[in-house]
Amino acid sequence: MTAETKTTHHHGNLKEALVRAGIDLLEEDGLDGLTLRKCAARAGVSHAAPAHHFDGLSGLKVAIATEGFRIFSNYLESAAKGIDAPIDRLRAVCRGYLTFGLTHPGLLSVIFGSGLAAQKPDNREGDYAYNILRSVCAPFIPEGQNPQIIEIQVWSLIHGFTLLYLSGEFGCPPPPIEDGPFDQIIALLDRVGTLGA
Amino acid sequence: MTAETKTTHHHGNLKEALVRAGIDLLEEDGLDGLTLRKCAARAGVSHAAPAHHFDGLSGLKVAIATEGFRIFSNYLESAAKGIDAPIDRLRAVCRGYLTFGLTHPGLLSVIFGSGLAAQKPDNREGDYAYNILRSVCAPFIPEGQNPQIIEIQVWSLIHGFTLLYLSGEFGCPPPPIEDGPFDQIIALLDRVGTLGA
DNA sequence: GCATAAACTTGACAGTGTAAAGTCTAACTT
DNA sequence: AAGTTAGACTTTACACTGTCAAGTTTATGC
Repeated sequence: MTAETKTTHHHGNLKEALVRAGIDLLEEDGLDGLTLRKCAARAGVSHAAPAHHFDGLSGLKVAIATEGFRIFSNYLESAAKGIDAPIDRLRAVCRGYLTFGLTHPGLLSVIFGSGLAAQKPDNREGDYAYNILRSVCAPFIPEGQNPQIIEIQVWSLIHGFTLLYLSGEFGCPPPPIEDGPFDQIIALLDRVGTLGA
Repeated sequence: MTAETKTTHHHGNLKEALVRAGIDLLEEDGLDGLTLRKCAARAGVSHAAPAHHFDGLSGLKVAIATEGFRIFSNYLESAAKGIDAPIDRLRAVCRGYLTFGLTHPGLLSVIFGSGLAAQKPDNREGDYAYNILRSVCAPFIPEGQNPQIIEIQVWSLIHGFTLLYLSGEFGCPPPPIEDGPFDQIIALLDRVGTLGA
């Protein structure tokens, strides 16, 4: 019916519908609200239908994480768009990381919390997101040193900050991003930029 | 029977036994293995007994997190013991943070992943652990600035690194701590020490 | 047109959290 | 000392979960 690819038999493309339903449930009710049976019901199929497309619940989570990485990459890319100065690009991408986490906390936990790195070694969508981070880190790599050094530092910093902020450990609610403690890691981010000096 | 406090009626002190069983289950089978009914069975009581001591599963997790923070604090304290130079203390505590995460991944996820900060605002055990981090950060606070700045930076850095390392995102298995990428965040940790200069 | 394979349904089972009611034990009251 | 009361625990039950084993329908291939 639609202009989309409708090749399979009954439903159309149930696989995509289930992933979409799963993401919606994740955003509505959090990680506990993500259920195989609820995804099936929302897609209009019986409760056992997902088994023909995913390897159980963990398989669905891997598929959701794959799609989640695309959304994640969008946040990182659009945050850096139109910004030229390397240090400003680094700041912007990190801010995009945080914004994604605050906007899609359920997706974030599925992306990094489902052992996806172990279950899906060839994770192109994840690599794509990582390469965005890598590209904004590249200008700050000290000459002749391992590029991973900077990437791991920046990634750890913004990842930890996002998760701690999200879990309320910093004692302030998520809403105020602008004046929040995010500005306080900018200083360290700037230091990352001087590591090669 | 034992020298422990046995004041309550039937079991002795079921509350502690349930928390202990929960921690054991967590270490054996991970977060998915932590179940009210399994905790009850391991403590030798019926499956509905925990309801009289905790507010459901989330209540048990809060209790486990409270005990987990004590264990966590032990790692941080014993890591800093006998080390005098401020920068070495900072390094050692961060290494203790990582070691705890690698040794007790289930506890780590319960501590920071059960919304404990929201459910238990007066978290003394958590504050105690935070104060250890705070004390090793203190020597590096720039004059006249908000102490939180350094703490948030260091905490974000080591927290993010631990979680990413644990989930295999860095592409190397957890076992080798010594020569792993941990040494690569030491450089940034050292930069934290020069922020005031 | 028919065999075959895939998509999906139906039914069942073990395991989960949780609530309501009942039983027992210890402590408290008079 | 006997009876009352409150708490600890059990039993029973229910809704919900993931998962398996069969069926049933539908589209594809020959």
